[in-house]
Amino acid sequence: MHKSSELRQIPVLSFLKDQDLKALSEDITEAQYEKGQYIFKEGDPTECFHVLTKGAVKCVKSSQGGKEAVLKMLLPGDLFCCEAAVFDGKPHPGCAQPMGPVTVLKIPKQAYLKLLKTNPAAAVEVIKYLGGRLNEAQETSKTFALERADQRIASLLVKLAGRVGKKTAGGIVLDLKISRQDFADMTGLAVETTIRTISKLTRKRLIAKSDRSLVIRDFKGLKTLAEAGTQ
Amino acid sequence: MHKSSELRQIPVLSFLKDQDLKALSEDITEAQYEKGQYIFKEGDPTECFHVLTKGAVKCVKSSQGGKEAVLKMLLPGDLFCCEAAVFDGKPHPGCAQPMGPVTVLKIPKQAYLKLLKTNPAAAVEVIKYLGGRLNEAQETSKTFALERADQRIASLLVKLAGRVGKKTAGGIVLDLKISRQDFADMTGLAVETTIRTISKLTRKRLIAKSDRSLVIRDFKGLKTLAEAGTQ
DNA sequence: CTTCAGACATGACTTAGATCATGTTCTTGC
DNA sequence: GCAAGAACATGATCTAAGTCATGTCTGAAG
Repeated sequence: MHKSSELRQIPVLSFLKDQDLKALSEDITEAQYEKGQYIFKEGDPTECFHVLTKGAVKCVKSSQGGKEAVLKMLLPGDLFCCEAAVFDGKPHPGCAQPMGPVTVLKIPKQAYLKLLKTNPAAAVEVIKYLGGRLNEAQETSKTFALERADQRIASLLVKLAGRVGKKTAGGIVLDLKISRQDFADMTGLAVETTIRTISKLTRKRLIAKSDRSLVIRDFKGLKTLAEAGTQ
Repeated sequence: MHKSSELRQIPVLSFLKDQDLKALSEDITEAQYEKGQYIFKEGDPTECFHVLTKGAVKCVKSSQGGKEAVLKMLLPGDLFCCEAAVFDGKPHPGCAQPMGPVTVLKIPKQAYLKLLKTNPAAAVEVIKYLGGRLNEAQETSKTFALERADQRIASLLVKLAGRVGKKTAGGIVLDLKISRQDFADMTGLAVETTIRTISKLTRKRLIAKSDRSLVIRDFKGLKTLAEAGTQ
């Protein structure tokens, strides 16, 4: 159902041998979701690996108070639900919510695991991927533990710029529709604080709003703020 | 220099074939460190994997302000410095500091990587380990993003109880010498807040100090506090 | 035993950010 | 074009936790 050549583009599948990829493609199904739905919820059994091909997805954990923490925002090419859970048979530790219309590939757990076991190079690739995710997660922890509101927002913007930013004459364009609430959940701040902080950064000419997207006008300044936290 | 039988006890080495373990043992060296030293610092090149066999080590990231965030406390059996860095040839993303006298095994990166490439079962084991670490890191992020001081301390105590707690008549004994400063760095709080919070928990009879170690007197109560955050 | 430094403790004050309250501005369907 | 509900915005409090200041306890070194 999927062309091998398409699957080949996906980072976590790119290292597979042709024959393996072809065999795997038989088992892969595609699914669409809309904002408001859940791809999976906290506590659901882990049946497959997901690869995001279109749109954006947030991995969320929530507390009793109804507050949410966005652990990670996933973009096309990202593998998700590949944590310990999948390998241990434990349920999902958080939920995955589309941030708009999304397309995901579902790879049955068993088929993928079998491939890893017969393909050490693939396994090493997954190790690298997980290592990267772990580093990111630790970086996030550090941010939450040590940084102030404006630094958190600045850090997030810098991170997003690196992932999806498109350089233009006017600055780095972040063509994402992330609500202020999502920004808040990603930084562990209240919405109001998030809004105020973004306004402040706009007033300082570090960022701007253009059309529907956000533009980073002074990347260096933003990065300095994120790192040093002066002023 | 090391008996295979000893190495066999170490989780991340336990899955290796006899012959591989024996070959690897030739390359493994043991090292001792004291409090105040660094096993490695942020930015150092990643030359080997480390396995902690005795003592406790903290993985730390610090900000310009001199503040530290303890990303993870390592206990005997833990593999550390196994993040993306090692596989990518990137430098260490944080430093490793002994919390007292410690013993670590140093496994040269190349030798271990070679084993992983020829031993898929081993690689899958590392994937599981990393997955577990990733889950922990995300749990930590959530805690930092959403929980109050007393909940953070309670969460940490619950986590430590699961890792090193020894059940006795008087409660669960945590036989660790962690300073209040370390507690603070692990929870992202100020030392004073940490001290006050621990005092409060003691006054509430949830925990107590016995001899030199900390005892959890009411594990259920502590867990409730950590999770629900009522009162 | 004494001294001295570091860890622990507690009070007083300050502040960043949460919370509450009240607009305003998009945006989507009719 | 208009109505209605989001999402965005901003001001006015309130409070948890940070900061500063000071003091006690502990434990290792002479």
